[in-house]
Amino acid sequence: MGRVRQADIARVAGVSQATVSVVLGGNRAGVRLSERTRLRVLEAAERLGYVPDPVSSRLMSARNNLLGLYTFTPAFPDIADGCYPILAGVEAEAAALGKDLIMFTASSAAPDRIRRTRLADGCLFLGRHVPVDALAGLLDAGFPLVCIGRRTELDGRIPHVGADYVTASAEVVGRLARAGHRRVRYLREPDDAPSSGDRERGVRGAAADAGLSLAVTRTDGTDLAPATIAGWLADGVTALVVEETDTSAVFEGTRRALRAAGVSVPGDVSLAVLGRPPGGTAGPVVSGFEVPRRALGRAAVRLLASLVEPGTGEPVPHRLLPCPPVAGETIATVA
Amino acid sequence: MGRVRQADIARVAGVSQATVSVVLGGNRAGVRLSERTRLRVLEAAERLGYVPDPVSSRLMSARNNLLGLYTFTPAFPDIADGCYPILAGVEAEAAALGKDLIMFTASSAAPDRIRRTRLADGCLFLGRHVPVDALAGLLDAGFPLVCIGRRTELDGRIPHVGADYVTASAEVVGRLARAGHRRVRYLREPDDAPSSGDRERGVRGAAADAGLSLAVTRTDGTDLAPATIAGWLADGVTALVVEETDTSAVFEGTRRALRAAGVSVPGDVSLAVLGRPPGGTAGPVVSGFEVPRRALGRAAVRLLASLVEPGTGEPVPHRLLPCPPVAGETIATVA
DNA sequence: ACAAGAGAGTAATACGTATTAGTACGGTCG
DNA sequence: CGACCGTACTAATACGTATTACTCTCTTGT
Repeated sequence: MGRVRQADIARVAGVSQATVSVVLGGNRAGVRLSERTRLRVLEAAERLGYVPDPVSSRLMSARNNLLGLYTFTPAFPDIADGCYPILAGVEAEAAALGKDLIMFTASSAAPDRIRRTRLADGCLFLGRHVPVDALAGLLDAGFPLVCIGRRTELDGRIPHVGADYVTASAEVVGRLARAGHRRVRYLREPDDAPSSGDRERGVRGAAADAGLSLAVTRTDGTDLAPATIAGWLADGVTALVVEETDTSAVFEGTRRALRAAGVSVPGDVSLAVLGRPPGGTAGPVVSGFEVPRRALGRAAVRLLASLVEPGTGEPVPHRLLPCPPVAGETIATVA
Repeated sequence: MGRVRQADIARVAGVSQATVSVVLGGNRAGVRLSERTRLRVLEAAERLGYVPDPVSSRLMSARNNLLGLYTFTPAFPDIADGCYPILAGVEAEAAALGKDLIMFTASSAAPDRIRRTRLADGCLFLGRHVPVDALAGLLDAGFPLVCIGRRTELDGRIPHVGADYVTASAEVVGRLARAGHRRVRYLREPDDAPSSGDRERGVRGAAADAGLSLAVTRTDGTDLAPATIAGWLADGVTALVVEETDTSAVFEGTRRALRAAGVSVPGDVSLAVLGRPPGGTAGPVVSGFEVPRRALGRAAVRLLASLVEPGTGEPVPHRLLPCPPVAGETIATVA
């Protein structure tokens, strides 16, 4: 009771397997067939419930309509807010294009698991950090891939779809400057992901343009003492700019420290966030910008599809999406 | 610059492709090989950077460590709270077992797309409703599958992992009875999914046991007029029991109607929900029960894996997980 | 000296489909 | 009547790996 193969259809219809393949495969090679035979084959295929084996067609280096999705962190963390909208976008666009998705679960990250991605026609990669050499290998082999999030590694050879953190971060700092702030503290992730570097570039550029005094602190969020914050305020700092990533570590740490120090926002200090904290239930909306996650997912799928099927749109392998500002209520005007 | 094949290694090492396969494949067949040859092959493979082609291995032996996931509604709806924890559980367990996931996007639901699931070793199905005849076809072909959610169709032949809605719903009604309620209105989804039937069974059973007067309303949530609710209260109803599913339609409709009617909860009427509404931000915690979604996902993957690989645990093709009660604050005691 | 057996490896084949080259048949033209 | 052509199809093969059956060469025992 195994699955139905072309050979079974051939036997029923009284033709050869090759004929079945020609009829069912759309006859790309231009083989001449009588209409009668064609119909007989189609009828038999229908009756037996034939389904092509995607694996063997892929073996012949044909297309599979399978797109890979490789996440370097769990795609479904316990906090739903991070990757979720990205995945939603990926799913929606993949469905629209008639592609299925293979999710490669990297949690059990044997490094060689990444090669399994080749089962698909192409693969998306998702994660703040990415194993560059493995990607280089795939790229060299001509395997279509797209990273979600800007990637500067490998001299920009990595196709990606990212958010324009530089512009968005600069805009946030500009808002602070226009509100009269002169002395700003900037808190960022300790590690050097491209997305963090982009934000820093935007922040520094805008601060320089506006003549702000800017000091930078790298923190993982756990090492922020209330006393430190008090020290900054005593020092004349009137606004904090805080990076926000998937983990929310820095932002959560900052919020905790602010509360512990008894500092009120935006009464005692203004707060701007480079991103969009999850939840939104507790307290006032924090000023910052939206990360267009859903759009990122969709754009990444479209780009990957175009790489898989060359000639269909999207010739540019990089794309940066704008981040709409979130006005929020945590930036106060100072004299 | 094509990829390296076993044949290339064979040429370099001066052996046959078969020998390479034996060395690299772990020699399951017990072919005798000298240590020297083995090392030569390994060295050549290392030097050339060999990577096995997952496609052709799958072509041989139908095991490929791929589990399908077929959702009959988008897996990532705009409201994150529904399927999300289930997917989180699925991903976590799949990763733990070293399996990858194929997500079949059913949104473009041509009915024959379901056959594509056979690309995987087995498949999970997720959704309140399920195309029974298609599943029957897969089952008849001996294809391993597991539904997430209890399925009574096909005389119980469909393997599934579900939540024990009967017991949990009965417990909720029991709580109302112990709080002194005698007259209860029960609002449920209009369609006949097994999960709805289970809840109804639990509710009716508990109501009968406790001697409650129970009336049932089927509604999709949009057709609940405030006047209707007022009528029930005038009629002596002191508690509402409301079904809660992925869409939240009935519960949201009820909440809207209650607010519109100016009815306070639990002051004017007690409210119990058969499930766990999303969010949790607004208002008091509603009394009901938790759906163990994450555990459902994990259990489903384990069961599917055991069906794919017979002999490894989980001999029973059905499993019901308990739903922990949520005390909440919306059940008042009445004289 | 010859059969039996072990050791080392390979040829052949299977998996399911797509493609290429070719065969068989009938008809037409010169 | 044979060369030639068009039609309708099939045989063979390729894709990359895993497995089975087989060959060939030594040892060893009697």
